[in-house]
Amino acid sequence: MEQLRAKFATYGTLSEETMEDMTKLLRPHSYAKGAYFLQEGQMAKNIAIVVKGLFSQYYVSPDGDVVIKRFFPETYFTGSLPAMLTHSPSMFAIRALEPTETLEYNFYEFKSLTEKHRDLAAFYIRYMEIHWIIEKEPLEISFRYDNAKTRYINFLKEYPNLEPRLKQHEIASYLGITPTQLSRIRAEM
Amino acid sequence: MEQLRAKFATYGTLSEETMEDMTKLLRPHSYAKGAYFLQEGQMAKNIAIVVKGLFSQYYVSPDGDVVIKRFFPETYFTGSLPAMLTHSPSMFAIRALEPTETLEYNFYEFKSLTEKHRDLAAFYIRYMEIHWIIEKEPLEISFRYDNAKTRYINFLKEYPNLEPRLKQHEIASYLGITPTQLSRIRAEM
DNA sequence: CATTTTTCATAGCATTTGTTATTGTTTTGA
DNA sequence: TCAAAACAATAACAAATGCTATGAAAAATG
Repeated sequence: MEQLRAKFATYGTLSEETMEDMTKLLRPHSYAKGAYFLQEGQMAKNIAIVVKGLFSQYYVSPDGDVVIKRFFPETYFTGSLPAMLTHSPSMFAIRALEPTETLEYNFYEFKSLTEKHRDLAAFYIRYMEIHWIIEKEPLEISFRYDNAKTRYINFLKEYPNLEPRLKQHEIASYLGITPTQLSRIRAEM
Repeated sequence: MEQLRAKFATYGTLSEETMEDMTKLLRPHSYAKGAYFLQEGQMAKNIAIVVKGLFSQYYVSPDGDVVIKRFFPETYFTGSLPAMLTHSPSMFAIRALEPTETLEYNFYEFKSLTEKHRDLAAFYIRYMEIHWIIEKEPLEISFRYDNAKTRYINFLKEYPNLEPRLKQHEIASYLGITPTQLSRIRAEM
């Protein structure tokens, strides 16, 4: 709970009252390795805060190829914001790569709360600014310009200590290359 | 001005009072072809609404390679949100590809206004949700998974009617390929 | 602990894309 | 209008990456 407060503080200061209302929304959940937090085609409604463990969010192409978009280890927020904002089924699945513990809240209830509490609206704004605007921008260039080796080095920086917890094919899928190519890159480093 | 109201309505309803305060922030500007709206390394402070013309936003690598991140034709908002949010110099330049007319406002003054007007805060939230969360998500997969030809087809859909206004090397730079490769793709289509 | 399954490295070949150069065309600007 | 510059198509070769297969190592499982 102290961890949680610290994490929340990243996005601004919340009043005791707001914090209390927010805390009431939280529900703990557990996921076995391989369990889904969200399946493709499913309507999304929850946001999860990862307390312990690891999720991946990925797309499955019509040919069955898996394309990993992001990893969500401890302290990360996950959920399909695009699906919830458009009220449409999720294009992506979110699944536990390890046994995972979360705290979850209903996104729409959260959004209602932002209308009641201005500090929570500011919190939501700050959350989007940090994770969807500031952090994503470098990737827009990297995928156009950098080769796979450079992107692998970037991955190692972006997710420090995560590499030993992942399979080669998971990292390769995140980088947009084949496991063969990642093996070659590692061999020459 | 009617166009402007219609555009603003995309992001929610603003009260007359808010609209008035907002309109007071707007200043018209003109850019010759090739003129900068924002240079790399410069502190950003304005958002521009493109009334007529076309901007590109791009990164220049240490080797001098130009990587175009986005195009901004009529009715688009442009500006470096990441630079303004982090109060740091812009990594990207924004430059007119055609003679361009804009309406501009100071982002920080706008942000102050969102604290005064709740409907404007909701407007800002909706703007981020649409342009930074919902619209960007498909690209995160496309760059990992699709080949250049598929990305070119996606580009044609994303920016209908823009293709004849752009040079081959500009489109190629947006796609993350060389003009040679784009020429090959076009030849086989 | 033995067996089955998964993972990884590597090889050989195919495909995509990049690099450089050439040529003809189009655009620009004096 | 004319010369210079920019642009586009194309060719030949190089580099990066994908595809398929194979065997060894590691991990999971009974």
